[in-house]
Amino acid sequence: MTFRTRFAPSPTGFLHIGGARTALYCWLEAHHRGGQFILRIEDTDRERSTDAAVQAILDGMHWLGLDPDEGPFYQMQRMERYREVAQQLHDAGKAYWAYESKEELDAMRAAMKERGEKPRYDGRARDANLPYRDDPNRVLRFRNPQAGSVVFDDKIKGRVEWANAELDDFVMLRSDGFPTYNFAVVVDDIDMGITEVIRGDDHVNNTPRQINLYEALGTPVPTFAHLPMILGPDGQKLSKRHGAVGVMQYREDGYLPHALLNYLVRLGWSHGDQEVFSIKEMIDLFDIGNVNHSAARFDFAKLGWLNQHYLKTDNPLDIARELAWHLNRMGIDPSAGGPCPVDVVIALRERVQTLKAMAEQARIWYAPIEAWDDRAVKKHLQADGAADVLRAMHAKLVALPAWQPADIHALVAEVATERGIGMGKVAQPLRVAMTGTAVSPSIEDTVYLAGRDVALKRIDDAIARTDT
RNA sequence: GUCCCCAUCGUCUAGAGGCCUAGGACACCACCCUUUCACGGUGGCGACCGGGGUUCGAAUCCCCGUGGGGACGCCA
Repeated sequence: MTFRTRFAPSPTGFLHIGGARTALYCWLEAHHRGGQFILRIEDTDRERSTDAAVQAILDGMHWLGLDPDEGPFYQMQRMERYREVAQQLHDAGKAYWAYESKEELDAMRAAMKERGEKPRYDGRARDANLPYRDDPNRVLRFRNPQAGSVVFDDKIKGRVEWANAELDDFVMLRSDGFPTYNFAVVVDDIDMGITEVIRGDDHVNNTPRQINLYEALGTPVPTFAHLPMILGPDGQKLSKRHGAVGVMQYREDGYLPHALLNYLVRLGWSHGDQEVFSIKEMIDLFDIGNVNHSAARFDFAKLGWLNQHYLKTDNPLDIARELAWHLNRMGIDPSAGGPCPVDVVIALRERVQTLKAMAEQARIWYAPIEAWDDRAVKKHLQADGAADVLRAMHAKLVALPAWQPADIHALVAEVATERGIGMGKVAQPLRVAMTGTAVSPSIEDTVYLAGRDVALKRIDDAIARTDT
């Protein structure tokens, strides 16, 4: 039997960071073992599932490069099958009809809680053997074993034991005829040949119920691996305030998919002291058995560091394509004029952590100066000798035969030497002239990227702002 | 309340009884480099939750406590 994992999100929202990591680990484990990764959309909750959410999940996974080998499969298209298996279980005496109303169930649980017990269905219809009846409260319940316990060997947590007495007869088929999660998952995992279930920690307590179902069905039980949760930076459950926004938001915020994947793979898993992993290395080295037992906090600082690492080391051509996407979002079309994005990437990649920040800093070469930093103007433009320096640079730049950074740098050095002043006295006024601020890449790159015409014009504008 | 799980620097983690005076990375601090901001380099700060065992020896094994998380739906 080949090794098969699956990622099974419910389309009730976007693909958030926790889901993305689960998908990544499933994907990695499947490929590491030479098996298949299956995507299944669990859309049986018709109230909350939306087509937009399905699309958001698909988009997010594709952006991350976590494409499935099979699927996506949709549970709503498998209704026949669930009813068939439900019938089979009922006929075998392993499921029964129950008709308690919501109020009755609530009262039952409230009473149990009152007594200090765990609230659950008390099995009052278990032995009644009620026939099928078209009743608004009709549900099919699983006849869970009452004695003994369920033991499973979690690939991450190790041995977990659960007393059957803790479990109740859960609903398999709701009154609307649709299957519940615990039932549909098992039927699907069996039909899809899933050999290893990798999912979030919040599902551990569903596992014993599901194992009992496998046993009632007489099918082999897959292995399980429950991932610890991802917490917000404050140690609290991840919320929208932290990182529980959709992964596509990370794209908009300027993160590279590979950086996010690399960050996620290290959140709960490690391989010695290694911090940076190519996708291939992740596949080669990942082992679900090495995943940590405890929850981890999400840390934007480290994500930013990794993102910059890839900004610096990936092929600038690829980064430039991403930068263009961000520039476009800002209303700038780099193909309509201005410097070559590849040059911009090389000039900026060591000074920003995100593509978004890179695009914002690149704006100065694609659009007019929007705002002047008063402090920078006062300090560098309205300083003694600034006007003279700018005029000299203007004259030399006009006469420069080739427009290259190295030549521009030579001119700056020349002006400084001629006047017996430091490079900073030349570079800073020029920088403010080019950008309106005192911060930018090296002065030669800053001037070069502006292009000769724009550079000369900006020097003229700046001279007008000097004191003289 | 009941059940389940977890516990090493601020954060992510290495550590499978002696290799630990507990290693790495991010963050932070200092210095160096320097035309700004960064990048880079060097150094620094900084942790085994507490208490009992087991053992010649425990961050590593066991028990208790404490703290944190999860679950208890006709949601997944």
